[in-house]
Amino acid sequence: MVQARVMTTASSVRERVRAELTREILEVAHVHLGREGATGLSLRAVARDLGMVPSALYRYYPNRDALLSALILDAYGSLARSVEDAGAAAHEAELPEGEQWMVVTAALRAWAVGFPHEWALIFGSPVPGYEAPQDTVIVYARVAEAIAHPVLEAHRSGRLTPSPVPRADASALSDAVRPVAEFLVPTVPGELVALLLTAWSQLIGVISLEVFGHWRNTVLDPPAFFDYTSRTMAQMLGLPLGR
Amino acid sequence: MVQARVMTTASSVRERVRAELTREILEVAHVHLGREGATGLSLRAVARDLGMVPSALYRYYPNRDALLSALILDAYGSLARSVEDAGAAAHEAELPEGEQWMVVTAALRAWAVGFPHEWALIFGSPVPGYEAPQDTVIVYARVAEAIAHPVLEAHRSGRLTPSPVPRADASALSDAVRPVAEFLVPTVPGELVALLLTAWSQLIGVISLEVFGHWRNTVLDPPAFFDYTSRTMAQMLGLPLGR
DNA sequence: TGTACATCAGTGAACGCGCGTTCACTGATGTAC
DNA sequence: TGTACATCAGTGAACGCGCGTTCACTGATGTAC
Repeated sequence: MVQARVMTTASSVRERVRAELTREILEVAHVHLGREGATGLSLRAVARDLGMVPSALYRYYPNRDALLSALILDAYGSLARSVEDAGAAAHEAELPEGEQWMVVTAALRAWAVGFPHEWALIFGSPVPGYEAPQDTVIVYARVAEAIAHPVLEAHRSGRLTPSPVPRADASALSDAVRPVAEFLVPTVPGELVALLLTAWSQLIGVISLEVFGHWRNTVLDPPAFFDYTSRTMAQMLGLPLGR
Repeated sequence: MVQARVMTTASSVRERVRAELTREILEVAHVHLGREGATGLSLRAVARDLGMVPSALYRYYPNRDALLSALILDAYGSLARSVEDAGAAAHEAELPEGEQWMVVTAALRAWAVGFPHEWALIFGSPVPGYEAPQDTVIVYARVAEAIAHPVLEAHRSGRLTPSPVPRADASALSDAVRPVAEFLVPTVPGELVALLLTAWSQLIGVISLEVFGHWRNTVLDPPAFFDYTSRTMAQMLGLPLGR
């Protein structure tokens, strides 16, 4: 029994060191990503920074793409956590759903501004010849969920008063966004789903334009503008705002 | 006089051949861009495709970055032309401004879907270490102008009936978007400028999400969804729609 | 119309670079008895 | 507690690759008289 424990501990010492270095490699890669972008990520450069010989990295990641995938997955996780935390805090503070929306979208933007290269990895131009790992869809959904949550909650409790929306061909539109509707809950009307997706596109657009440098000489105060945009969306969605 | 003409013609034969090859190089580079993306663009590969030796390209472009810049500038020009043409046609057809908006935004999307890598060049993640040529700002403005035109015209002629917009701190907001306001015309109120920029972000967002592959398993009918989004925007802007 | 010269497009070899990945190895750490 | 063996992290040299860019050159095209 004691011996068994010693064994486990011993083996897990090795494992712990291994996990630590695996993590450290990822962190250095993360820094490199921030400096050079995804295509500039080089195993040799990462190894150099760690004081290791390039081939040593192959004990931890089978190849460059695996490292990049780990990086992407990590970025997704970090984003999801960040948005979920903000959402949970706003929820616990019992803010009106419109204000929860403001908090959660601000968290999305803050993460993007804090980690522009990671944002580019997720929402920027796809890296040619590289296929993102399948696991990302789950984390992606977590982000979307956190953003949508205040809206869905307001809808469920009847506090949503959406402004009149253009009369699109409702059934065709519902068909177009069916996968999302099924994922969310069948009880949410197709039009609200479409509205949510519109808001989602809006968020990604306004954040990407800022992060990718398109506001230079255009929008002098990005946070203020983002706030305005987000509030406009809240109103479009019919979310109850404070004051 | 005749001799002078002969001289000019002769020299312009050479010049014409030169211009033609310069153009042909750009076209091949364009194809490569579509296959490999911006970072994968290689002088050697382009030369290979043209049946030339790599160093020969240096007679036409001083280096790789210059070729990429030409490519980018070309993409901007193509986009601007495409959107402007659509706008002019819609204007001549005397459609209500809301429908002009629909036409012009659809042209923006169509171009993006037709040339996804060029779209990525303009609105995707910035290529690290590469500074876009300054000339692009003018062409960028042409695109923005073409999109904004129906809205500004409707505003000028008093046919714009914007839905009530959240009461942001109006002066702070105006300050935030001042450069755009000054560029457009001083007579357009700051709130409308902000609204326009919001619509612009929305357009870029919804198109980028589609072009970069984020609608997979989410939005089954991107054109229909885009149409819906664009119409929602038209309404938000208060543009008069047909029917 | 014919000749001497200048221009310039394209060639071919070479440079130095950094990359991802492999492989046989050394030596430290952990395991079994 | 001590010894023989197994595991495995990290080394160092080497591979082949494609890249951007340079440079002296050849030979065709255009120019001047």
